[in-house]
Amino acid sequence: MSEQSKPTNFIRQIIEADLASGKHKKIHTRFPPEPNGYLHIGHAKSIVLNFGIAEDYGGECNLRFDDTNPHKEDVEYVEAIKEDVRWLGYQWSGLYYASDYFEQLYQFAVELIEKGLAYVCDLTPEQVREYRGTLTEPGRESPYRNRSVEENLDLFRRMRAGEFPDGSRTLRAKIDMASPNMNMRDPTLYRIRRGAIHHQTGDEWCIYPMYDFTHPISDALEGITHSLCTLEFEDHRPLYDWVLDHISAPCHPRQIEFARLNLEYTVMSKRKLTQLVEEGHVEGWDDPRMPTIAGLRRRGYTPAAIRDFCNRIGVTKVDGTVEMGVLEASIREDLDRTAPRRMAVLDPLKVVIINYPEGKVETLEAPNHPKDDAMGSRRLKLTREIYIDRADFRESANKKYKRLVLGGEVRLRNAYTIICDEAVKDDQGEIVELRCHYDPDTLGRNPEGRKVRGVIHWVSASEGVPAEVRLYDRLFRVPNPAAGDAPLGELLNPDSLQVVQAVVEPAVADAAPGERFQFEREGYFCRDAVEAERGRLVFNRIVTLRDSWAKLEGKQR
RNA sequence: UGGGGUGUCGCCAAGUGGUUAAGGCACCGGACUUUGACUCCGGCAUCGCAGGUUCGAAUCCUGCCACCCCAGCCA
Repeated sequence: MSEQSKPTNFIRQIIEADLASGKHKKIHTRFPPEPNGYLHIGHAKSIVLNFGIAEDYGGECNLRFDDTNPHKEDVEYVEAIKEDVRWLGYQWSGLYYASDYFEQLYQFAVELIEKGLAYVCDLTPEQVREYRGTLTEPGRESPYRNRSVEENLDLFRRMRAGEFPDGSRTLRAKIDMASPNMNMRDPTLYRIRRGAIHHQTGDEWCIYPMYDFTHPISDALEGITHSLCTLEFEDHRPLYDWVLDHISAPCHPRQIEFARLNLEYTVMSKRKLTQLVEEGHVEGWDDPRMPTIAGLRRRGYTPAAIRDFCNRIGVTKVDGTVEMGVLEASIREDLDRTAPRRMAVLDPLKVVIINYPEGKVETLEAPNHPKDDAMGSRRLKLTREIYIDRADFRESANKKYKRLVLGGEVRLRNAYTIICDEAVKDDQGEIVELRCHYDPDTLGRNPEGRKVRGVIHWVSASEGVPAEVRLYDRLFRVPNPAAGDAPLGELLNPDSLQVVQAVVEPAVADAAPGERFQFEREGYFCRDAVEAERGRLVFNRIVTLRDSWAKLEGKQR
């Protein structure tokens, strides 16, 4: 897998330069999610970047929960996030919470007040907005901006003590109300949240620090050297630096921004993903169609494929959208090498092999992998009645069609060749059964004097096992569902899930939960772990095989 | 109309004044094939636009254009 070739990107170049110049002897990064939802493939990009850098440069990477807004967060999410990071194959150096630093943060705020660089403001949220000005007009200074240090200290202490109601006051940085950068117009540092129960600190605090104040300090306290975040924080960087420049910080990490991941035919924003779940368009956060780590895991994606994908797409500041094909290529490449082959008939059509003895069960040996003998083999059972896929038979077709036609011959994969003698139809003219005869001399060798081009898969009617198979496709009909303002529900792909009753070869009947196979000529599948727990044999299609026949056929129309 | 960013093949992305402008995905040919899979071979760009500097520019300068982000007591 192309994972072995180390990625190169502008951030790694900066790091290499910092190492070479001696600015840093050891690199320290961090992955800082807010525990307010489940991780998705976009987070994976950040995880692979941060942990990957630590790995490749002999550094460390922390997992830090950015938990400064108790209203939105929950332990349920911190547990899920930890599981996802571990599943992706990473181990954090330190596990921290921004809330671990609440007391220190408070003391740094006091330091700013003492330096005359922060003040308690009594403006209401509405007034703050009015005073802030607009993108093109400067703001006005708060009338509370010039309170004395003593008064500010007293008020801030009383804010902490719970003396004031929510929304009545904030602590603000005293920077520049005329700055062209809105983030520098006296940004809020602390707000009051009296009723909140924080998932880590309970009711210990009733004032909570804002991201812009917390993040640089948390980074500095952990000795982070490079603080990597997404593009929308670009104009927060002056504030990040301002905070560290004006307190007695142990060090000054460098914030570097990169583009977040956009993937075609799906959405990435927490709001929209939540909407999909809440409106019932998917079964939950781990629905196999979701771009969440939990969804991809249940779908059957491997951690290695996701890591490989993240390395393939690179890291830049360009706001682009990656095609699904890249993700699919990553999982196909991984599974082609590692997934044992099996046969499963998804749309069964009965075939009676008329010259095959009734009651006979022949055991055939079939390799688990066409190119890797070390993967061993399994046994197949051939009987007089078998199933093939309905799509593998046509009464007549042009020579491009390599499968079974009336009077034509194909090979049953891993078995004999058969020739179709008759298609039996019901009253509606629907084909219900095929009557064929086989050539006993074609096991493991080609017939004399004729060339059999087609190979189709099959399963014994009596020895095969019924299973439910869930065929997943892209969740949306449009490449960029987030664009425009059409309701998400109207953009969904109505065929994103198709459930079929299939027949699978006996060797997959006892598949382990989550075990992956290639169902030959169909795609890669994994046994659904959730359904397995209920004792049901259900397979999820992870991804189809590349299909040049479908392409050819499409072109002919 | 303020500020911050970004523009290299359909998508992602190397490139850091002198290279035939990497590579991956996709696509198009062809070989091989008991998976129309895999694999293999071959094809596939003058760098947003316009000027300028230079012996030489995707790389430097100037001016345009397009797109993204910012007016939460969210992160």
